[in-house]
Amino acid sequence: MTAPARPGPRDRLLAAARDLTYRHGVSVGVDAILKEAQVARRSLYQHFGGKDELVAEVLRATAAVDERRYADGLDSGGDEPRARLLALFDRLAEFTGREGFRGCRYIAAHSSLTSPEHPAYAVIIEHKDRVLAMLRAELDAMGHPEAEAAAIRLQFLVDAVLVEEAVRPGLGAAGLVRPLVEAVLDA
Amino acid sequence: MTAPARPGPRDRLLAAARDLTYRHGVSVGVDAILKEAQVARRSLYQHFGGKDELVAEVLRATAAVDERRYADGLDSGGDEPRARLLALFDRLAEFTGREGFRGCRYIAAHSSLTSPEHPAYAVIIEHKDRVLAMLRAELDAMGHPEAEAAAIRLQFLVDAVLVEEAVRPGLGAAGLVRPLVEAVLDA
DNA sequence: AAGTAGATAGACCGGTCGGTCTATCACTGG
DNA sequence: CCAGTGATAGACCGACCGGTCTATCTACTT
Repeated sequence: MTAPARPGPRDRLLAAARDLTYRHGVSVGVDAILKEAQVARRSLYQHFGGKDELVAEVLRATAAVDERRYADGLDSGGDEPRARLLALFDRLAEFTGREGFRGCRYIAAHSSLTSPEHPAYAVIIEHKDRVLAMLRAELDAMGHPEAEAAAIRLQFLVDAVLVEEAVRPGLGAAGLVRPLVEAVLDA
Repeated sequence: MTAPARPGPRDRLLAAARDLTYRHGVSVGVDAILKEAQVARRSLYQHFGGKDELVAEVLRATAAVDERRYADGLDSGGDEPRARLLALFDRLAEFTGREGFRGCRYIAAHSSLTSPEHPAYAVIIEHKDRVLAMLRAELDAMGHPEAEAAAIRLQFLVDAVLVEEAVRPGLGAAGLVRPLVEAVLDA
């Protein structure tokens, strides 16, 4: 009957920052994060050096989770690349329909960041590049004649779903793009 | 040889806020806006009551301009609805390629606004609704069998172009979505 | 048991936030 | 000529921003 062994300050900071920056944007104050994490002010600067690095680290962590989610989404479609990509958009429909969905963290962060010097900036771009590469790998595997352009188009559609569903919750964006996904795949 | 008759404080505030909120987001400080507009602090609160209303008013003003731009884009395609919609995306390519393009002001504002109570919130939704209606009108005119869904899909594509071109400048997003636009139109 | 490293609370720093206020100035119409 | 109106500059307000600092406490090491 041991206590749940609450995580250390570093992990609590990451978790709190992950939630708060998603709900309120990366402009949330450090005070709010510290309060939510129940962590001493000093611990933040000890572990991350400052708010900017904490934000970047949060995005690094969520990017890993999200990329795993994409990979799982593909795998849920089986072995055939076309089915795998269609399955990815099916999982996207579930994801955007979940309580608390508030859009794409990375796109929101990108438009909030003032300067490209912010350490989170590169994290965002690299995440998008890796997702693009995942899409491209499937298109290569299915022998798509225009794999690079098609991969970019699929990413457009993924991002469009994330953005529009945030602006108009309940729209069913993922279902609406289905025919467009098929159009890309069958080109 | 009269002086250019510089606009009054209200118009200077709107112009400065329009530029600064686009370049730095709606979170720009009022001090920066006042300095740029060369207007007394008091004038802002006299004319707009506060920053939130100023931001909302800026979006109202730019929405009118942008909707006119969409209408002009359609008109540049002539009379036939299909050609008009394709022309709209051609104009979009020019627009996103312009120096100083920084993405979609409304999507960025939407993700920055903390609460739906912000007066700018409704302005954003109404703007998107009006653009959607413009697209839908063309699809109705061309007798598209699924006009409503197709209009939403076209708006997805418009927004995707605006978002992606902001994240990856020089990508040529508008050109890349062309085949998808045609797929929507020919469905 | 003593020493040490890390976490704690919270005061404190200069700077900026949005917003209010006073006082002065320029222009207008009676 | 003078009153009224609206714009001006800028001091000022409390709140909050990100960040530093001191001091205390806890837990693990040896």
